[in-house]
Amino acid sequence: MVFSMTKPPRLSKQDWLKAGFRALTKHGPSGLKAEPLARSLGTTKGSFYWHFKDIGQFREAMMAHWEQRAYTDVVSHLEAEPSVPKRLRLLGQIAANAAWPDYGDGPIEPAIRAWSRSEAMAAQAVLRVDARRLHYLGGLLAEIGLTNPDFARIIYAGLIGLEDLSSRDDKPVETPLGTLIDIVLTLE
Amino acid sequence: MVFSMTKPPRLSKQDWLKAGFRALTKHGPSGLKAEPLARSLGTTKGSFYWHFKDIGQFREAMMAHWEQRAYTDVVSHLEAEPSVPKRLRLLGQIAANAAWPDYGDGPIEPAIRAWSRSEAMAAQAVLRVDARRLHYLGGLLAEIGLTNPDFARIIYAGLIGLEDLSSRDDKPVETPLGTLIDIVLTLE
DNA sequence: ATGTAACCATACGCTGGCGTATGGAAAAGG
DNA sequence: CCTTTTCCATACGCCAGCGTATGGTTACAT
Repeated sequence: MVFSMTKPPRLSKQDWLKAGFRALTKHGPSGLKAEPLARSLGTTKGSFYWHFKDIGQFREAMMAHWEQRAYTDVVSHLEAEPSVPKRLRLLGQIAANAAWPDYGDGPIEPAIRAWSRSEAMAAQAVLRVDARRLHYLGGLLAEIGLTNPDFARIIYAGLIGLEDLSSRDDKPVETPLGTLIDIVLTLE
Repeated sequence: MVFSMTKPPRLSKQDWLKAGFRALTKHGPSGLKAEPLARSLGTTKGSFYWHFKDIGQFREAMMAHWEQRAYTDVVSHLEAEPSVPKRLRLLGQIAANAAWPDYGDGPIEPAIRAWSRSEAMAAQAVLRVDARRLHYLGGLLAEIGLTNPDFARIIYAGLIGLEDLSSRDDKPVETPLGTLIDIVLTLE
């Protein structure tokens, strides 16, 4: 007697990617395997290998998907706000709640960064994203007269570390991140 | 014709742990396997399974080794310095150069933290170490009148993030970390 | 309704790592 | 020296995941 759990008869590429991110946050990179993923979706690897050539291509698709959203998705949300200080704080808010809706239970960035330590291709993607974000942040700070190049790095590093800590002890990212941004802003 | 690479005839538990940390930083958690480690040491897994019951115990030994040094080793270096601000800056120095001598090429903390995302036992160890470090740091800041509990978290998160970034783009940890500490210290 | 393309299940051989068992070499001690 | 302990090599059976092949379903268009 089979359980009648809503079983979508057919799966899309997106469904597989979503399952990939969920597995990544839950089990780490070692969760990115065809058969376990198939089981988590209630199907078999026959489906997987129809949508993707092999595991490598699947992982590349995941990273490509993340890399695209990681920068554009966030920055586009800020275009509306003209005031730079307010924009910085808004950036903090967005980054703090960066858990992609229903792409997993927890935040994915720490999982991605962890993954990138065991796979060169993921490392390169993270490197590119970091560079773009740092460049953007640096420009933002320069607009309000903060030219010390360390500042962008400090804020971004703070975000990374706070996300890491939060994902472990469940304390919020937003509060200390807001404090940090305020501290830097009061440097004039 | 075999290469005459200095081949220590017999290996100690420590040798295996060192190889473990090297593999962890180089390949990630997936490098922590008996046979590949044996190959990297020019021996066979017969040796591995003599020193360790199984892979799980080996990994636990690695984490135990790290957990012990991670806190005690660092804090004991500070006992000499009585001035709290100086001690903070010294802490920054030590943490920045936290690459353990010859336990691997790069810094191990990011690798450990990444590892801890795929293994519950490692996650708990990191959680304990973070708690102790944060507590220590909080006490240090309290001594100079900085009671905002966010500050310790900000500094520690900054360190974590800076180590992560550094391990990717090879820029130093120390400079921005020093700046961050100075900024917090000037808050009175 | 029927044909075509999209999608999935199953079975197969293969590889890599696991842990055990057993015998042998190499130090250490007497 | 000879024994005992320590350490390592090899061979074995096992299992999980890989990628392929092949046939079966389901959707969709005509």
